Amino acid sequence: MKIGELAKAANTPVETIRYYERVGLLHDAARTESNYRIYSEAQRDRLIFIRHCRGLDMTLDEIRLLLRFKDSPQENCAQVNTLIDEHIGHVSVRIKELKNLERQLKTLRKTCREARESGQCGILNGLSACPDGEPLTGKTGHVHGAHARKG
Amino acid sequence: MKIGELAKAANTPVETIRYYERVGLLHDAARTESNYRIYSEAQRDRLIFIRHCRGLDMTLDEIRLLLRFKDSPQENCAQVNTLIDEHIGHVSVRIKELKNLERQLKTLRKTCREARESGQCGILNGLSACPDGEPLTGKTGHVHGAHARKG
DNA sequence: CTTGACACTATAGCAACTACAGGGTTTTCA
DNA sequence: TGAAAACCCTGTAGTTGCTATAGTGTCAAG
Repeated sequence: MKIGELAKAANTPVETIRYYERVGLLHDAARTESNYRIYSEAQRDRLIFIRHCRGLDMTLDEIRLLLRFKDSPQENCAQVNTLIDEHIGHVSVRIKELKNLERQLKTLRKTCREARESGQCGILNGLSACPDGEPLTGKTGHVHGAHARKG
Repeated sequence: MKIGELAKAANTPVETIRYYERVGLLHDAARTESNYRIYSEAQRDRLIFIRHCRGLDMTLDEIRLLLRFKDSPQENCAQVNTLIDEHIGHVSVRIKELKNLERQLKTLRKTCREARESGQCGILNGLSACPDGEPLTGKTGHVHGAHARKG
């Protein structure tokens, strides 16, 4: 199949597929005479695997490691289990951080219940002073802040 | 004060301060004869404000808006309240997404309790098949995925 | 007076894409 | 048949919020 068909089959933008090839997640595709990429079903499955992992917010490096195990099915998968455990840990920590954040934001919001002059706004003043909670540390490894991916 | 002192006072790397100036969050600083940046206490407070907002995971664009209100204290702060409300919304949605993610990962993890051959690994096989949950949508606006900021 | 800590600019890099510009090819359908 | 639409190609630059380097200049201490 051509790249556009693959894009539909794996629900992935064409540019992203080419990007994955460029960074070595997908092997270089075969080409037609006119230089179009041609994919097999195995390659489609590989892309779907990658997209599932991305859906679980793994980094491309983590996925690279998983793919190595997928490519050598006789090897021991202990490292896979470890990777998933660590990833769960990162996500859990991030949830705690965001809950803390949410609490701080709600506290802040209460300081200005209705619109008034900015100079009297409890929110702006609260942000100038020291907030009550701990700041985010970002020590968790690779779990993003509060803002969603573009995807 | 010089940039190094400011960096300590606001607990912010020097490079980040220069970066904030470059992107217009901080006004261009005054300079000594030898071209060193010199900061007032008002500028230090502005930086601290920015860092508090970043600690609450706001984007630089959001902070820019807040700073505009801080700079014109006679204006009505309704938009500030809206911004915070929306931000709280983004964080809440992100928490839900990450909880869903955590659940999916834990389910996945259970499929391979102990190390064995990768070919038989339930995790790798689970990732090849369709996961039970919904994929992440990333529609929430600007709340990041599961990976932490470098901060 | 030299060593070290600090300051400056400019540029490149990170993740994981996304979005062009500026071409070529293939399909469709009138 | 022929033209337009839809697809494909490469290469490069942009996104966010920094971080890190290279190469240079300035200043304070001993």
